[in-house]
Amino acid sequence: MIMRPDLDAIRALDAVVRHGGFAQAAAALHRVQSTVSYQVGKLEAQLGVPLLDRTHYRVQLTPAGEALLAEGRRLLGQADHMAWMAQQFSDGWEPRLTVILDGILPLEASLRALKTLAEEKVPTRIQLKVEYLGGVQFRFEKDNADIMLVKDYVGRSDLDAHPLPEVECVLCVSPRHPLADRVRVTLRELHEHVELSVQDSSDRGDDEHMFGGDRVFYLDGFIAKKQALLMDLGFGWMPRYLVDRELQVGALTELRYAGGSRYSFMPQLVHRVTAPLGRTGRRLAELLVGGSTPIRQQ
Amino acid sequence: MIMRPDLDAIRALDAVVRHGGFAQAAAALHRVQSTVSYQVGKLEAQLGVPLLDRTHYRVQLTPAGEALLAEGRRLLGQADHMAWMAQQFSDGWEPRLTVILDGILPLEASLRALKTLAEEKVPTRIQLKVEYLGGVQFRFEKDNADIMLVKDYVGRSDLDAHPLPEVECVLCVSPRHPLADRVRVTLRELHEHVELSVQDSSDRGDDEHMFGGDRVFYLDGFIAKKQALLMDLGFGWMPRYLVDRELQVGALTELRYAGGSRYSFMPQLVHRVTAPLGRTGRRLAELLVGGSTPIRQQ
DNA sequence: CATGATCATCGATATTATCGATTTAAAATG
DNA sequence: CATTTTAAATCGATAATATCGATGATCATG
Repeated sequence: MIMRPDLDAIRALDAVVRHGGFAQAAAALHRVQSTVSYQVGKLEAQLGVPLLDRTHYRVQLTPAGEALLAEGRRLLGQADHMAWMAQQFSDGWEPRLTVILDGILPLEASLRALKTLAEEKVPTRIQLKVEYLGGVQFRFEKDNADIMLVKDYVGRSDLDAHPLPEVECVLCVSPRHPLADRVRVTLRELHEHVELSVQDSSDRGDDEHMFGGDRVFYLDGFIAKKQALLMDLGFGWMPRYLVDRELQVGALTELRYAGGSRYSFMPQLVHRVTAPLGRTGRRLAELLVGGSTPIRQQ
Repeated sequence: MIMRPDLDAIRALDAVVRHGGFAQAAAALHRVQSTVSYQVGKLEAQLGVPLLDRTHYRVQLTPAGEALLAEGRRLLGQADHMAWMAQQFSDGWEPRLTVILDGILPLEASLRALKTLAEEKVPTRIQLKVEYLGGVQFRFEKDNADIMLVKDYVGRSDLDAHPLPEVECVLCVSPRHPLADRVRVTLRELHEHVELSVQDSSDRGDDEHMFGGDRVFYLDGFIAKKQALLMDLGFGWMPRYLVDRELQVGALTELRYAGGSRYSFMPQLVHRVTAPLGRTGRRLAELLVGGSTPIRQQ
């Protein structure tokens, strides 16, 4: 008996109520009056409820009609939104964008860019995944992701890279640690202590900056690693932006390693040349890289 | 170019994806395969975007198709909800219900009943308005409300009333007030002090329980009146359920008035005989009155 | 390579939407 | 109160479109 309503019929009812009459509605819809009458009648048949009160000269909504028209307008809005999405997609805005982020990079910068995209109402469903070391590229391949933000870029001809703001790393240790007071620490000395490291999320290979001692604790992220450092479990590299405050207030100190206790790297935004970025991807790259280097269009 | 999508076409796409093929979808929709093909093609034309990838043997959703189908399924759900609402309305559930509540009655009981209705997923949009004294009946008439919960029921042939749980009123005063220590307070004595009263929200006439002194402060509700009593602005009647705690801990005391410091009334649930209640109204009455007296059906 | 399955296309037909004219009924008018 | 005006339903004819059944192209499978 009751069946799904027809969008055109809802549109007719909406026009009748909005323009105050069948004739006016017909004019607005570029139809004749009898067509609108037919459409509204059809809607009433579909819903099995009288929507308009015809006992008076000019029709008016029944209570049920009022409630159902409100629902119907929501429906029309949703349908329009669907059409808008389709329009966006054919305008080059991609439906999905998967971004793999190396956990050593500042999350805040990425989140700020994503927030900007949300404010710009891009229709893209964006997925952000955080991985570590080799796990980044591994996940990039496995998920066939669109963009990866990596620490070390393994050059390949089918990938295109753009430099991101430099990140500096500091070899840190708790001030209570025996190594904290030593100057010109040798590699041999380091090997006598526990090294803290973030584990490769793909479980394949280690960081080139590791020291190769016997005792290494692997943590599952830099937040955990920082906690371990603060608890004086050992020494280890940290990105400077994560430990700036701790170094200032003396909760952590820089380990004076003879081989250097600082190094910097240029993170890269990498995407495939073969599957060029859509507008959302390019916009994201623009926000992260800064307008300097243009991102290849399709 | 891009136009509003057709619900039937969305349904076709949904069936194709859900059943994994045009032939299976056709069977599920009781159509032939070519019809489903036509419908999906129509949807793609309406949205201006390829939804299915036909390069492989079995079709699969394009990324845009995936996003748009998700949106489309939401649309179908919304349309079904609209049909469900219509079904409810023709089953006798009214689209709207307006209830006027006398502010002297315990709000909590009404809210609990409304919560139960919400849990029972009635499709009715319920409006609850609180008024005082004559304002209740005034608003009942003016808004053409369905139900009023009143303190004093003015008997009329076109109204039907059902008793609600009794409410007791207590003549209260702050223990710091001069009248607090007096026993067998006379009307003359009362007149020497400020009486606190809730103002009639229709600005027409006073409460029959007022004492008629010269100095009366009118508050805009029993919460305000209670505050005024606690601040020792004067004396006045309060429903007992609102001051039980204060009387117990001694923040307020019962004024020992010679004419009696307590009275009770039976609130009534009143509705029109001419416009009988719908199922939501009857259910609400049932929840408030308790199954004892059956509420007249249409 | 033959066979079966999937899906697009196409002509014929059934269904539905629209139009234009007419009818009915309710204000508005004099 | 009769007449005119306006609003909306009804109806037959026609245009638009959805569906069917048949066919053909493409791909997978043994």
